[in-house]
Amino acid sequence: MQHRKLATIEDVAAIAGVSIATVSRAINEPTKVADETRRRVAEAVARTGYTTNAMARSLRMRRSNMILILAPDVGDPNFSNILVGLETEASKRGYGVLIGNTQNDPAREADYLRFINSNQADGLILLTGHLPYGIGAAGSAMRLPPMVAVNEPVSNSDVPFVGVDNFEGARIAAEHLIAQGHRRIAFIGHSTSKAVNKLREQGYRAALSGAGLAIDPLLILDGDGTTESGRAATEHMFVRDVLPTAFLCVNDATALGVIISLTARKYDLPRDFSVMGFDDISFASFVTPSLTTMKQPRHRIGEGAMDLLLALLAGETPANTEVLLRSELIVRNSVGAPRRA
Amino acid sequence: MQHRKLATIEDVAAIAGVSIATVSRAINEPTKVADETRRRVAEAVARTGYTTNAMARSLRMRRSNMILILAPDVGDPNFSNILVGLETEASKRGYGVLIGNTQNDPAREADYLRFINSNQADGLILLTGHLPYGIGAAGSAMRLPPMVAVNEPVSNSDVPFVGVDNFEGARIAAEHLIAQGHRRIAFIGHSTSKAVNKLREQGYRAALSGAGLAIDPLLILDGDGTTESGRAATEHMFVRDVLPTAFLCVNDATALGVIISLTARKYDLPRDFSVMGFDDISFASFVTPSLTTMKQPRHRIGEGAMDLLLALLAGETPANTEVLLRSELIVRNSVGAPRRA
DNA sequence: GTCGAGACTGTAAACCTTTACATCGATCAT
DNA sequence: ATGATCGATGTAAAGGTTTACAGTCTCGAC
Repeated sequence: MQHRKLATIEDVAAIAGVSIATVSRAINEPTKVADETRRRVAEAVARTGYTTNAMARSLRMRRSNMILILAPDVGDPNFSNILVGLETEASKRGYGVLIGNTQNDPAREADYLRFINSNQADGLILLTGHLPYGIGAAGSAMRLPPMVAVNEPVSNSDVPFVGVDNFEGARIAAEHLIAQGHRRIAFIGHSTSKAVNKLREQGYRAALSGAGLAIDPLLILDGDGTTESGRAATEHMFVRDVLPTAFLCVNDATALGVIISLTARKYDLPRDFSVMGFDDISFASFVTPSLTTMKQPRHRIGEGAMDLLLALLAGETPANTEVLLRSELIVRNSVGAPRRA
Repeated sequence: MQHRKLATIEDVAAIAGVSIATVSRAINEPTKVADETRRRVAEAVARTGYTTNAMARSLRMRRSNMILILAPDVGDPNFSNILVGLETEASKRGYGVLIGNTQNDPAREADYLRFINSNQADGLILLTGHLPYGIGAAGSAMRLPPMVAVNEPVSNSDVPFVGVDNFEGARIAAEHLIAQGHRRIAFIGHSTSKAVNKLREQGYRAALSGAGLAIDPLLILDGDGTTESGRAATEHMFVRDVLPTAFLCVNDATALGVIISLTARKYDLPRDFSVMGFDDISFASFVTPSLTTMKQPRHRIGEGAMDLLLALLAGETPANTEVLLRSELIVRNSVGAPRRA
C-alpha cells in the first residue's frame, strides 16, 4: 500500500550473501551459477519480492522490449482486432505494446517518434500505410528502427509487409458468385489511388477471365470504400439502366451502401440481386440480409506481423519481405442464384 | 539509417560549452538559466539532434510517464473507443499508453503487473471490473499503484470510477418510450449479478413510477446482455402471451435479439412494437429498423478517466471518487407510438 | 571596503542494472 | 611439482539523466 522503496538487486545480494553480479547471473543466466548459490538467490528474491527494475535494465542494455504501434484510428474495428493479434504475440514473447493513435495527424506521428528516439521502443508497427512524418526526411538523419507494415503496405519502400492477399481473396469471392450462376457481375469500388482497391479489382478481373466471361467496363464503378460510395454507385447503375445480377463490393462498408440502395428500391435480396462484401466487419452478420463476404484473418495478421518484427529485432533477415494471408469465404444470406440465369 | 550512437547530454554540453547540469536545466527549467546560455544550449541541441534518453530519465526520476491499460478484450468495439479517449488525453499530457489484453486470464493479469512492479508504468486503468489477479492478495504486500476503473466499477473497493450514468440513462430511455405513449413497457435484461443491469433496471423502474405507471413483474425478464438472451426473452413472452407495446433492453446486443425474434414472427417494427437499446454500438444504425438507443460518450469517458488518473498521479485527491457522464438519446427508427394507444 | 543577496553555473552523487575482466580454487595433464 | 584449464564468483565500469549542494560573480546597501 505504501509507496515504500522497492527491493533492489543489492538487497537480494546481501540476503543471499553473494555479490550483485551473481544475483544478476542467477536470474538471467541460471546455468552459469552453482546450484546451491542459485537456490539461495531464489530464496532471497522470494523473501524480498524483488523485481528487476526495467528502467535500469533498459538503460544498460539499450533496449526496452517495447514495440510501438502507430495506427490512424485504434477505435476502428478493422484495426482493433489486428491489435489484439499483435498484442498477444508480443506478450507471449515478453514484449510490451505501446499504442500511438495518430489520426493521420503529421504532428502526432512525429511526436510518437520520441518513443523511438528515446529508446523507449525497439521496433515499430505501421498500420498507417506510410512512414511516419518526420522519418522520411533524409535531413533529419534519423535512425530508422526495425519496422513492419500491416494491413496497408508502405508504398515505394522496402518495409516488410504482412496483410491479407487481396487479389486472391477477391478472386475467390468472384468465383463464388460465378459458381452460383452469375454472369453479369459488377465491381463496386474502382480506384486508381488505393492499392487495396486495385488489387481486389484485379482479383475480380482474373476470376471473370478465368471463367471465360467478358469484362464489361460499364459494370465497374468507382468507389472509395465508404457506405455512401456504394449507395451512389448503385443509384448510378439504375440511372443508366445497366444492371448486373450480382454486386462484388470492394469492402463490407460499400456492400452495405449497395444493400441500402437496393432495399430502398424494394428489391428482395438475394432473390433479385446478390451482394458480396469483403472484410467481414462486425456488423456484416447483422445486416439484412446478412452479408456473404471474405473474412480477414485479423488475429493471425497481427500475430504474423509481430512475429516478423521480433525476428527483425533479433537480427534475422527473413526470406520474404511480404507475407500474404488468405482470407476465408463466409457464406451468409446476401448471395443466391441469379433470378433468370 | 545506421544504428550509430545517439547524442547524449554530454555531447550537447560540450558543444554549448556548459556543464551537463546546465543543459538539463535549460531543457527542463528554462527560467533558471540565463537567456544567452539557453540560446547556446538550444542551438547545440538542434545541431546534435539530441533527445533525452527516457530510460535514464525514468531511472533517475522513478517514474516512466507511462500508463498501463488492462482490458479483457481490446478488440471489443465498446472498449476500443474508450481506448481512443484514454490515449488522446494521455498523449496530450505527455504520457504514453501501454496496453494489456487480459482475456480475463488471471495468469495474464498477473503477468502485466510486471510493468507496475518494474516501474515501467506509473498508473493503471482498469477496464476489467476487478483488481488484477495477484494484486488483491494482501500477502504479496504489493504496492498498489494509482488506478482508475472505467466502464465497470471495481466492486467493494475504493478505486475511483469513471463511467456512464446507467440509472439516469435508462430513466431517460424509458421516459422517451412513455412520451411516445407507451404504457406497457418491458425491461429485458434483469440480472442480480451484473451491476450495470441492476442500475439500468432501477432507472426503468424510476421512470415508470415517476409517470405513475404500475410495474408489472411479468414484463421484467432475465437476460445476461447477449443477443441470444434478448431473443429467448421475447420468445418467452409470446409463449406466456404477456406482451408489452415496447421493449426497453439492457443493451443493444439484447435489443438486436428482440428485433430478430420479432422480425422472424413477421411483425412490422416500429408499427407493432417499439424496441429500445442502450450503448449505441456500431451496428445499431445498420440494423433494420435502425435502433433508437442511448449513446455512451465513450471518448469522453476515456478522457475523463485518464484525466482523473493523472490528477491522482500528481498527488491530488479529487473531490468525487465517482464520475458519471450522461448518455445521449439517439432517436432512430425502432421506436414509434404504440399501435392502439 | 565589506557584506549580503541573488542569479547562474558546476560538481558529484544517485538511480539500478549488466557485463568485461580479474581473481581464486580445484582439477588434470604432464 | 608445475602449469593450464575450467568453473564460480567478485570488482568495477558504464549506461544517461536529475538535482542537492557548493561555488562564483555581480550589484547594491551600508
